[in-house]
Amino acid sequence: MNAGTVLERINKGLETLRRSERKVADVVLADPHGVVRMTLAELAETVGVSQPTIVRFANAIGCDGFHDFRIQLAQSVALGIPATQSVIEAEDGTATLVSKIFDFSITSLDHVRRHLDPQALDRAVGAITAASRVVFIGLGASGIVAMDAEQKFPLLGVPCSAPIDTHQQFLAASTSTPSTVLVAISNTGRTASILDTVRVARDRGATVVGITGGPSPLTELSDIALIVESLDNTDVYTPTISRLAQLVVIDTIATMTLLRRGESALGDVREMKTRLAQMRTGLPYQGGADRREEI
Amino acid sequence: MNAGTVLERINKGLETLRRSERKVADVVLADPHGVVRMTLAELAETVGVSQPTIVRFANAIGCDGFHDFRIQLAQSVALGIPATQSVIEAEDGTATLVSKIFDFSITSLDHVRRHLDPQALDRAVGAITAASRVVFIGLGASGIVAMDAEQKFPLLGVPCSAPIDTHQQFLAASTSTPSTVLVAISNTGRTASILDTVRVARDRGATVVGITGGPSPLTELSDIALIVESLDNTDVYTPTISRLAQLVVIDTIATMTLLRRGESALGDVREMKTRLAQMRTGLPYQGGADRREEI
DNA sequence: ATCCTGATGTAATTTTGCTACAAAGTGAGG
DNA sequence: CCTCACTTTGTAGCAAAATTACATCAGGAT
Repeated sequence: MNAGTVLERINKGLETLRRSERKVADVVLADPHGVVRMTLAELAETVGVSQPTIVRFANAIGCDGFHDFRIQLAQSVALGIPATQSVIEAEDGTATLVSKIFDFSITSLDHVRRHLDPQALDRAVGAITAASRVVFIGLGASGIVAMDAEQKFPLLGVPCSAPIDTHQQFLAASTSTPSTVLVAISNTGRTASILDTVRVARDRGATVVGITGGPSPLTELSDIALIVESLDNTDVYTPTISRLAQLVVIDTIATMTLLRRGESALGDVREMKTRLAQMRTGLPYQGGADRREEI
Repeated sequence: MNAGTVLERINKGLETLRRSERKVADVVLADPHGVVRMTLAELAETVGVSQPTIVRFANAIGCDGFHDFRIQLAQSVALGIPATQSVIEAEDGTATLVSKIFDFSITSLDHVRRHLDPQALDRAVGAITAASRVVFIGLGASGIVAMDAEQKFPLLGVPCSAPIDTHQQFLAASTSTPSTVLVAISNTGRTASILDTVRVARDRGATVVGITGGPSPLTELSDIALIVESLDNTDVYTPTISRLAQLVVIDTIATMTLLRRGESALGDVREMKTRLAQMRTGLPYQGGADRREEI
């Protein structure tokens, strides 16, 4: 009962509440923003129950008094109202829509942050740091994430590739060795071709890191499974949220790898950043002068 | 003084505060998490000032009393402590690191949400809806965003492309017409080749939508400028945050376009989602039977 | 040096949230 | 169908927390 944000907990525990506490829950869910600004007495009046009932409600959903409840609710609201509560509607104005989509994205990231397993992350970083080659594979939205990783990891001194189509992916898996790490990204964890490719890599002794949205065949096939659990997403209008969280997870792995590599890799990254800034604006490569400064 | 989260405002207004109010600010910035749980009296004692001073401090930074301050602070903290406050350090454990990177990402999204111009967004959607062709261009991290958009918009019935390299981009711009929309994505807004490409498209009468991190040459060249202002990012360890916000902005535009297109496009999207689910798991295409159900 | 302005603290007031207890409702067993 | 036990809800009083009014103190200008 103590996991997740208050709003999630209220939703979850609706059935276990007493009748008048439930009335409180309804009001809170109907207008969380408004409730945040209310005082105990005001909320009691709005709901139509007595003040102690509100306090008992707060305790029931795992808060330590009304004070604590209000603060936790404020935090919940700051992250945006959970997706189940705010559905995108055709009548929404632009500002509302922006609000809803950003809220949804933020809530989703927050959710992943709370449910990510640091130990699995540690092992993934360990494997990648030790690898002679890293292959990222994914299709569709996850393919984008793989490409993003491909941009990132070479900077850390990790040779890597992100083959785009299924054949190229299969090929890369077929040529993998025990020192290869295959990072398979698939939100469903059930995409057939990805699973095939993973099996081949396993057979050849490669270490498989699976990034996926929940327990699935891919989880089973992975040596290291990273569950990046995004929120339910049945709505037609709702954008694909999983890739955002996946990207942040990749960011985290990259940063951890960089930290493990220590100062030597750091110098390279700094130099790269400077060079890139020059290149962007079209200045010619300046050679020695800069090198001395950067290394 | 009323924009941004409380922590941002405190940072910003540090100089304008009175001496003892500043002491309050220091304590709050040093341990925002702790302060959230404190009562007025406790905070007063911790800081070493009187209670009214705390109240005056709260008013000074734009809150309506201590109550309001505490709630706003709680919300600020929920989003993660702003990047300037929490720097990634080599000594950080995995859990801390995950926390910091997610916090940073979430804060950044929140920041963009607050600073995004809905009217510019409206105009961008209008242009894209009316376009006969949409071209997304970007390089590096922004290139990933362009590719993401390329995956998304065809579903909405908008013919589009996202040429990868500078030559292909230049070519696409060169063949653009007045009914073409060119969406140029560049966080700096100063990448030379992107600017060149944009100029060509403009000359040919295309509408240019610029997605960029702040006022820049690209902003000037754009018919519609979308400022996606991500937080400062000077640290070596800090991952590239801009693309996350850019992706969400693309999501928003896509969703708005879908809403404008109405029911007909919706049917297509639904059908696509169903088909895709089948294809993923390797089931054969089932033709008519499904069609009847979906259309 | 003294007066004035603005910053800070003290104390009283008001508001707010909590707790002990009483009343009302509910259901099971006689 | 009544009664007793138990659960749920409300009442009232109390403690603590926040706000406000006012007094004092510090620092700068005349």
